[in-house]
Amino acid sequence: MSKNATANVNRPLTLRDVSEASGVSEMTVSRVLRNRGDVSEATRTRVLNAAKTLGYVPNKIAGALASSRVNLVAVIVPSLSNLVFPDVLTGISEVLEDTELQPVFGVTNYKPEREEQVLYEMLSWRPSGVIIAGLEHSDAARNMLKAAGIPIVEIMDTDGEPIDANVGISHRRAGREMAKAIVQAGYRKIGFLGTKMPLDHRARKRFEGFTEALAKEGLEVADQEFYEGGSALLKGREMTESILKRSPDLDFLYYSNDMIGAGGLLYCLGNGIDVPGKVGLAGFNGVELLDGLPRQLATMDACRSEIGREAAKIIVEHAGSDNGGAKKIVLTPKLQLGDTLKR
Amino acid sequence: MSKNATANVNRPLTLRDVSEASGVSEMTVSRVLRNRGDVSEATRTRVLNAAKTLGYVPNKIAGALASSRVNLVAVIVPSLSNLVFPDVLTGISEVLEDTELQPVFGVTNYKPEREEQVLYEMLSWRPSGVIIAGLEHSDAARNMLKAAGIPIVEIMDTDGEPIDANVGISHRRAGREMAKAIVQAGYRKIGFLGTKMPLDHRARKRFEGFTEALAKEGLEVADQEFYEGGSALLKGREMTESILKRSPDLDFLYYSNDMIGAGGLLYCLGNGIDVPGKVGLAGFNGVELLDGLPRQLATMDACRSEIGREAAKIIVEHAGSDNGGAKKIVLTPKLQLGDTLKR
DNA sequence: CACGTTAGTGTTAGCGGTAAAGGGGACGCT
DNA sequence: AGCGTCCCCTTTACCGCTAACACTAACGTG
Repeated sequence: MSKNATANVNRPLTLRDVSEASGVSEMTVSRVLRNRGDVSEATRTRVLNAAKTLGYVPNKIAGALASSRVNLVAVIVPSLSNLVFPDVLTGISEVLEDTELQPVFGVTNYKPEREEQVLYEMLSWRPSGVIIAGLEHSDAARNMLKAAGIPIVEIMDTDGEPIDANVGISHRRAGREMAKAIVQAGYRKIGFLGTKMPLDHRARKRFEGFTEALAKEGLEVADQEFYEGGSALLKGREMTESILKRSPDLDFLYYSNDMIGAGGLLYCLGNGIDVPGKVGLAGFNGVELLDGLPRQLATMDACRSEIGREAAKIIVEHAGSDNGGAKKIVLTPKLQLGDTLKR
Repeated sequence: MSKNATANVNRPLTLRDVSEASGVSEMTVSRVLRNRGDVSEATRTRVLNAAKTLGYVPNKIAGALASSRVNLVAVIVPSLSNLVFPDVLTGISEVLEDTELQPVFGVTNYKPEREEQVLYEMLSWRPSGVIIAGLEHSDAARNMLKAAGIPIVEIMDTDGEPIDANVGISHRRAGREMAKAIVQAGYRKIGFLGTKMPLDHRARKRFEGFTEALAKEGLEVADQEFYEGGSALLKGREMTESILKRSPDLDFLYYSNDMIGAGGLLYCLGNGIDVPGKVGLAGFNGVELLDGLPRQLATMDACRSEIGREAAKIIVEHAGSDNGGAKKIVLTPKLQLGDTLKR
């Protein structure tokens, strides 16, 4: 077994190896690699060359332990298949890309116990901040977040008491506004189609806001239909068919997301149902996908990437501090009437 | 300022705090929290109680440094908006959920230099394994991966030389098979619609396989159209319109992904074009979304979640080892003729 | 010329855990 | 009694890096 510096493949490289290869102390190598403190140009290039030829990759674990600085931001969302969250994550990445912070994503599948677990796991890496979807968390999760001593930003939803900072929209209000627009357009027999998931608090709040605003007009939801799992587009079709068969006198269908709304739209168009004359339709989210449909579905933009960007900005501003300054940013979703709501 | 154990909010908790609170050594606390070694039931509960009341969260940074064991798996994909990757990530999560390993996701936006950067960042946390999309990487990236001394699984694509393990499908073959099916169905004037992105190597390989198989039949692609950015569904519509206006004699359109294919399908149906009689259509990926369309688009399943699952399994099997055993798993995409390809 | 000052580098002492080895008491066996 | 064996627990020595300080040479300054 040769003792040649490059030959010993098994032992991972450390600062010491670079230090020996370049003839300076480990400390100097550390300084060069972090661009911190004064190092002469000559030493700097020598060290960098040595590091490069050896293929040295710094060990952030040791670095983080020594400096108690971790450049990670924990980002916790319920799902990736929802179309909504990838946009949020993209917004976050965009902002963090220009900083030394790095997002780390975790997925909870809408399960509180899974959220707790993922959160625990992430906090045990002592990140510089947490961005987490929703305001509803288990007691244990809330306590962990409070005790973490880092900026916490709860996103998506602003209807509730945040732990620290908060960026999102009011889903109650979104539901109310959609209801108002629908009633104002003259629709009266209104059906609701949504997800069965009792843990999707935002969908629930939209529904609550929706029924509340209808109630003010002396109306109530005439029929409803829920689904779970599977292709949302297909479910949208199926639910639309079954609700219209059951309640043929409905004149409006409000979908809890654009995907099932799109399915409903395709169903109606395919079956010669006059939209928005006989039946009006609306969804929620403003997903890009809708642009390609034969007719533009009425919807409400959920400000997804803006939420991501604003949340990330808060983390960046407060990194190193023990909280996010309790900043609250309430964005206003824009109603897009599209072609499926009479004007 | 009280010296009360729970009062000092600022100093983060350590094993020492738990040890003092429960009257045993730090080592014993560590053993209890990791479920390792013999600890009496009495001590165990005492320690767990202390930890719980204090709200202690272990510091994995210190733990990882001391044990040189890190339960993270780096997962690097080009994009999250592609619909394909969330499925892969879900497959990975599914398998890792039952283990002590934890996935960490990174996104490269199809940029090699970004990939290099993300990889460097991730490797500096000394993960137990890497799952990375594609076989094409910069030299620096390849070297880092080779030198990392951990299992590496390159996923999605099997047309090339993997660094270590490899799970995916042959996109060349997928392209060829689709071409054969199209020609066999009697189509002769074939158009191709795809992404402009020169760095999407898998789309490129499908195209190459496709033209190659056509060539064997004495055919070539009669016209083509490329896009970039924006809503894929809408782009599919637009491209379809423009290619059919330019080359009205085309009798088949092959789309490089289902989303633009779906746009094309909607365009044809909306404009009374007989599908698959006058024009046949096919996409690629087998996305769930297609189930809800008025007609089932011909496509080829890319085995997305299975790829994720198999890759994760390899990591699990080889965690702790210095490589992934160079295992190669080539999955076979299933052709689904749907309703848009004559039989 | 003695004394700052500064730039560049080295030394020391941890960061918060864990591996490995080291007790010590209770128990059983001869 | 003397001894080995468990079982439980503690002690010690790091893991690879960085903060903080110490040092040195070279230079300016009054």
